[in-house]
Amino acid sequence: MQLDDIDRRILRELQQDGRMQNIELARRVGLSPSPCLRRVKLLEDAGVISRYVAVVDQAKVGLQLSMFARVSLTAQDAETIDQFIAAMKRLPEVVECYIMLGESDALLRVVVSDLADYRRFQAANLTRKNGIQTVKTDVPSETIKQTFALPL
Amino acid sequence: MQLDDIDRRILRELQQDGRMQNIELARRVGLSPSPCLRRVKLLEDAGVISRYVAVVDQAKVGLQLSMFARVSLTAQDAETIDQFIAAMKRLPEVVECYIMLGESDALLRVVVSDLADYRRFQAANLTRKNGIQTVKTDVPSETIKQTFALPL
DNA sequence: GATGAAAGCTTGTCCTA
DNA sequence: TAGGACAAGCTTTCATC
Repeated sequence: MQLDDIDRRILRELQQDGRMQNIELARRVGLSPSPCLRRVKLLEDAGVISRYVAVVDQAKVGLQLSMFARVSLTAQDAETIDQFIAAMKRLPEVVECYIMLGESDALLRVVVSDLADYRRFQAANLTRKNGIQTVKTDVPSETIKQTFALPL
Repeated sequence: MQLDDIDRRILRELQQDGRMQNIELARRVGLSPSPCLRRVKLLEDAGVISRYVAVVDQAKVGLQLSMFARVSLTAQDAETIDQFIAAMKRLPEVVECYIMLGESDALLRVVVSDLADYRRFQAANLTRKNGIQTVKTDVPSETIKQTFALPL
């Protein structure tokens, strides 16, 4: 799908406020409501806009900590990796998971309420049965920025 | 703010679909529309729901790569750190930024279209003038999971 | 927390450039 | 091919119980 300038403006606006009314959005991008809505629907149908979500404040629901886990797997064969991937997808505490080139095999961001909670999570889930050999955990002291808004 | 069970159910639903109609949301959590909307407004006003956003598919807008940059600063004094923080907030390519305990001083996730784009970004922005001494970059080969939905 | 009514938005159809 | 105007059917939202 080829995006033009108006499409990009629509995406920028909806990345800032996903509940913006179509009337307001149309005004901001300089269209009348009907063609504006038509473009939004096209962007949704093409999967450019994959979904709309509410962003919940981590601290306000008692989940103070994000932890980064650098994972080494027990092996690099397809079976081990697939087993690991399936396990990570299943765990709601794992909010980001990447298979990495280089030193570690994977990188996780894990959301927990405190250090005790993380220890419990690690002992229960970051284990051999999920294909994991070792875990090195990096601890952030402060979150400066956290967004899904892409630079368009 | 104290959350009860219905509040948590509301948050779970809206984390999945931030544009769910209030009528549908009310049905799912077992309330009639008015008290449901009242709860949503309270959650918004308290900042538990901080915002609503459209999630854009990185690949579909030509931003194929996320890169992780482990940053060491030139110094750890408040001035250097503040200068660094201000710079990271300003850069739209930096979608996540954490100040770290341990080996590196900060961890970034940077969204770019390709390796050449990243090299350009690094040369222009991850520099001494932003308080940065060295950068070690980790490259993901695959994104398994990426969500802001917290485990509630 | 539920009900009911007013106001406003979404969204489809048709028309025009 | 793409935007604009209009109308029907919703939802939201507020006052009241």
